[in-house]
Amino acid sequence: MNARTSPSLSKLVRERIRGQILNGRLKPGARLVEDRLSAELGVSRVPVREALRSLSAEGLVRLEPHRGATVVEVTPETVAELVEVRALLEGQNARLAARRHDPEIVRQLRETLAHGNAAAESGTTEELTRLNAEFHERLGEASRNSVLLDVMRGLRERTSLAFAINSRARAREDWKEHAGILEAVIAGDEELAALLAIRHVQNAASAFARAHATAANDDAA
Amino acid sequence: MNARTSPSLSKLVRERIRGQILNGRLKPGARLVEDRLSAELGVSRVPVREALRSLSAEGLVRLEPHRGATVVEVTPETVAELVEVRALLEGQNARLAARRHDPEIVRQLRETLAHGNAAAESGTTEELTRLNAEFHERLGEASRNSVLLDVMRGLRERTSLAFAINSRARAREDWKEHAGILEAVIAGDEELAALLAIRHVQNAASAFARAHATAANDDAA
DNA sequence: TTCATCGCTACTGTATACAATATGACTTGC
DNA sequence: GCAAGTCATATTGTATACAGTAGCGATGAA
Repeated sequence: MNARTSPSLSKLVRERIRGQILNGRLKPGARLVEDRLSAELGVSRVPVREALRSLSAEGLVRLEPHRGATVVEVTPETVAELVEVRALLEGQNARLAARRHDPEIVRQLRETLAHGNAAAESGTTEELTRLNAEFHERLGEASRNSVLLDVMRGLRERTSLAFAINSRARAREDWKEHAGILEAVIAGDEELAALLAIRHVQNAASAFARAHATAANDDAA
Repeated sequence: MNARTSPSLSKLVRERIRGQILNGRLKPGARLVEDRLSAELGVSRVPVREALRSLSAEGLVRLEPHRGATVVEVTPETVAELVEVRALLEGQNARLAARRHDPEIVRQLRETLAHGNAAAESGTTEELTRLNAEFHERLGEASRNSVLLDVMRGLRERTSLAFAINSRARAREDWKEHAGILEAVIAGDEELAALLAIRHVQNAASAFARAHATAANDDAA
């Protein structure tokens, strides 16, 4: 048991499991048995249960009555739906960000962009994932709409669950597109920012679809 | 087996509390003490805790560490943010609904519309609330995007938390606007449907803002 | 009076224990 | 050999018990 229990075990457990899901250690479809997790993390089942409930509400975990929790499996249909909504929201967010272009947030975005560009060349997958999340998080803050930010974060996590596989391959493209969006935001060009943000989401989805198709073919071969 | 799913106390408790929040019996800012709720509902604290966690994830309840749960207080700023996002999504949803205009769903919408028109004249507040939710729910299904539907439902519940007060006063307007949206959807007029849906959300918000201002003036007087 | 400190109370956070349910193996009759 | 019924086991759902923390009022000194 941890001595420093300030940040509430439930929260710690939730972050731990979320991390394992997002970085792929827990694969889609994997069963999340409460006993196993609680033993593994050295806590009782109660915090684990609450963590799983939370993650279920976020859409990362599927909860079936009396059957337990599994990591969600994102079907191509769901991906399409997620992308449709995400594109819309990211577009509007970029539009609002361009309208406000808060200097402090722009500064932070530039910083993240620099790190991201570096990582795209020689960073680990984990780093890329973290920086990608950071860029989108800060971009989300730029619109000054916390509701929008929260919704986008949720959708982003669920899509990244599907896209994580090819985050490495698309890294350079990703950060080129990030740069373009930021540039439009700084220039205050609302429509361009929106368009680029929408395209960014759609491009990531297309890349995923292609990778998926290739993988399917490989399986068939 | 799925038809006869055991009610699961957590779920029942959650619906119960959600209902009490949405119909105003539990007012914003009210403390939700686990012991009291569990005694009141005749269950132990565990299901109550899980229900509160769920509601917190939905944004109806605020959860502070070691201090417990309270019904969220929706500030005017948050309302503005909610409306901004909701308008965007309802607009896109209406656009997609107009594109598809599924006959079966259109039939159901017509049915709800008829009930709503009747209730606007001589229905109870509770009825109006239920039918309003039903109309928006079915409209949400019309776009055939379950992600969009889920997100909109969440936002709708949170706004209705604020708007419930004047749902009675605006009933006729509401259902006139509903009729307009449905007409555009049936006609397959995507842009009109989107525009009317956006306006619908914004009008409800304006009415709320006016009522709020009046109430504030009354308080001052 | 006013302020700081102490201790009490109410409540949440966590653990353990028990009940209920689904799933898969095993038996049994044909 | 096969299908249907039953039983065992694994796992979730719920209850109770205990630990820890925040908030508040009482107490006492300046």
